Amino acid sequence: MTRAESRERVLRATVQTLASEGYVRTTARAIARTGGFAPGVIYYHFTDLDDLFVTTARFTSQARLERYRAETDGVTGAVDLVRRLRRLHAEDGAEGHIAAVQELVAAATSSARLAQQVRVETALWRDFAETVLRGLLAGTPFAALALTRELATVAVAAYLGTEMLSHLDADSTAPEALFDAAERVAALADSLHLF
Amino acid sequence: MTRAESRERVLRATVQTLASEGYVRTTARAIARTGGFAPGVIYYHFTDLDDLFVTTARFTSQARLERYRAETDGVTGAVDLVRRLRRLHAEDGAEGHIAAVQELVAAATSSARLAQQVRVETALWRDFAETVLRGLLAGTPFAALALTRELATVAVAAYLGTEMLSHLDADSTAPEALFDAAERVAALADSLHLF
Amino acid sequence: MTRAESRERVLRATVQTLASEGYVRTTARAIARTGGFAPGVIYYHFTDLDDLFVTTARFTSQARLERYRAETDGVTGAVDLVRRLRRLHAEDGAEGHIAAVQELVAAATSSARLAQQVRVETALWRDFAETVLRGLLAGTPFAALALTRELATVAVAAYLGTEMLSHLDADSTAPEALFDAAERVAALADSLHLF
Amino acid sequence: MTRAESRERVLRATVQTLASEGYVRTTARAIARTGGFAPGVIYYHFTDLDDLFVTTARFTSQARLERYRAETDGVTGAVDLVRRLRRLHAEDGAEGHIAAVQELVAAATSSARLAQQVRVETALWRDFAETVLRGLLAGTPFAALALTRELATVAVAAYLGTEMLSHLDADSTAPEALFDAAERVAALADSLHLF
DNA sequence: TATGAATGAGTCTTCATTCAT
DNA sequence: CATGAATGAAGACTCATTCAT
Repeated sequence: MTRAESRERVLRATVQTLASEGYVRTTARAIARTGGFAPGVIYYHFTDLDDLFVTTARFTSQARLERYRAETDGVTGAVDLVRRLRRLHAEDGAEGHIAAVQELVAAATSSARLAQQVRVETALWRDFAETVLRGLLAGTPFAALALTRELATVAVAAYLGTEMLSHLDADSTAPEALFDAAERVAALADSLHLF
Repeated sequence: MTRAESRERVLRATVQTLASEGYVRTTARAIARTGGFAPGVIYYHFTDLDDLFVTTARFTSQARLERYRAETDGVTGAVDLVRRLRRLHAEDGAEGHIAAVQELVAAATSSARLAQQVRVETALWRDFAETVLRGLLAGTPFAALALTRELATVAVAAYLGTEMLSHLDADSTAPEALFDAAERVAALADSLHLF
Repeated sequence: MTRAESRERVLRATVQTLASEGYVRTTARAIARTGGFAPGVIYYHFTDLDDLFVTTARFTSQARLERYRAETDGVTGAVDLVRRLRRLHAEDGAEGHIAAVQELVAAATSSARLAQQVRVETALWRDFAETVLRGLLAGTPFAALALTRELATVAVAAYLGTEMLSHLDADSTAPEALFDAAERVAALADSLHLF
Repeated sequence: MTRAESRERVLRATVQTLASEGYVRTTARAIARTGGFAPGVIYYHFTDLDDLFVTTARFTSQARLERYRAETDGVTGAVDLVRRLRRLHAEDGAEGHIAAVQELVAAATSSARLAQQVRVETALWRDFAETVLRGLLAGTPFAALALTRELATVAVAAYLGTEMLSHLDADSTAPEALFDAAERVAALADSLHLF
């Protein structure tokens, strides 16, 4: 197995373990168990767990961000946007992406380097959210309020917060209900030509 | 020192340590150091750390919830609400309440008992948010949309998510900017007699 | 067991392990096995192994230095000195003092803090050796050569080097032979009234 | 690269690493890094690290011994000897020979095979020292004391001990001062026709 | 001959928890 | 009620060594 392949195998196992076990239980051994390799492999490719988490944050965040950008390209309205986000969210859930990211954000409290990386990634997501919102609000009275930046910040926070809370319930139907509600609001907005 | 006093001293030290150190570094020794007592004291009042965290979640959540209920009683409008919340949020920050709660919510991934308690507390906060929102929306066209429950859920998630993200930046001016923006939106809503 | 007693127990076990196993094999577990306590005890009393080794260096070096000072007080001549040193050396051997010190000096290559402490201790021993030599040479033609400092340096080096080499032979008769030879030289010097 | 060349490349890298890093940090990877080859190469030429160290001890010791023999051939007096030794010592320092040897001697505590090899080498050096001393003392009253063997033993011990101690001070001027002092003593001895 | 990915044993260290006082 | 010494389990990490290429 080539170096790059092996590295990515470790990263994937880390994302999976973060999502299923939570940060505290994502030990070197747990990651190795998930990925089916010896714990030593981690240290062959990364200097320490901190390094691994930092790299994982960048890896998973940027891969998803690209996908989100591609999928939200050419959105035609609010309902369309909500539907695309619902699909993306389902993808995230299957692979544990947001769950992993949320764990890393929470974990940033205990590692300065991780905090720095998370800051960088968070800024990128806020910028992405801002771009999407700006496109949606363009030409409506809301554009004049100049709140896109704050709305984007809250949107990212709410996305992560929802993930955090929905993990508490084994049957995480919460996001589904929220998407349903969002779709109803979006339908209303579209029909009123608000956006 | 009476038994109840001593117990509460431990709980206070736990909240403080969670807020300043984060869950991972909130060890028995760290709590004892914060509170100025021997680690053994913890085990005199609580069966184990898990028990302590569960009790802390209930203790701090309910104390704050009472305060939030008292302070939002008799709200007259959107701007009034935002101003009261800003004050409450400042109190939280000073004593580390939301920071501690957010750490416990994040930590719930690794403890079933803690998760159960956090579920209970979260439900209470969502109910509180729902009540406040219902009062605000009563008699407006929004009431018909029947979205208060979902709005309340997102509000709680956003509150925790914002706390989580604002911890990344040493200078956490983020919440301030958000309250400013919220006040502007609230002023608009009030002037339009939307609510 | 009181704190001070327990600390000293660990220090004694460390000296013994260094002497019998050598620095490389003086692991936390090995020390604990020697002393009959759990490895955790070490970390209860010392911040890490480096701290333990630094403290051991000071502890054992200074205890012996006091003993050497006391025993060489009032030396009457070269033969007398050699005989007292032979006794002291026998004591050292029984408790492993020089062996331990020699291991720590050798180990100083891998720890800056230990190196610093060893420098301090070595200087004290060189000063001690210088004092003894000065007393012995006072009033003889050798005093004029002003070489006591260099002689003292070489004496300390030879003492440690001999220990290092004598450890190679299970039956370390070497030091005995050297003391015998030294005594013959001393007798000659005394009889010639050289000193 | 021929087999013998490759082998010697590993040996040279080992000497260099021992001298600059100390025994504890002379790991397979460190040696490979120093020599610019893959760690696996070591195991192609040597059965294990112990084998490598044993071979290194013989390799470096004997190479130097030959050089010492050649350079001290035809010594004319004490001052002459000291000057030649000073030159040889400078050579040692440049290539790290005694430093490496001293590390191996110290490390012999933890390996029976290495101890055996070091015993052999030490005996050769003692014999060499004895020969030199015998030549110097021949025809003087000291010859009658029959102490050359013990003097040789102490000389070797002092040589290694000095190396060990001089490593403690970054600016190792100590050996220089000692050679200066030795030269003064030698000059006196030569002038008195002692030797 | 050489490489470099992988492994597993062993090391240091932390920490929840117990218990004698 | 409280203390603080002690323990043992578990985690991070290092490194000699192997092996497929």
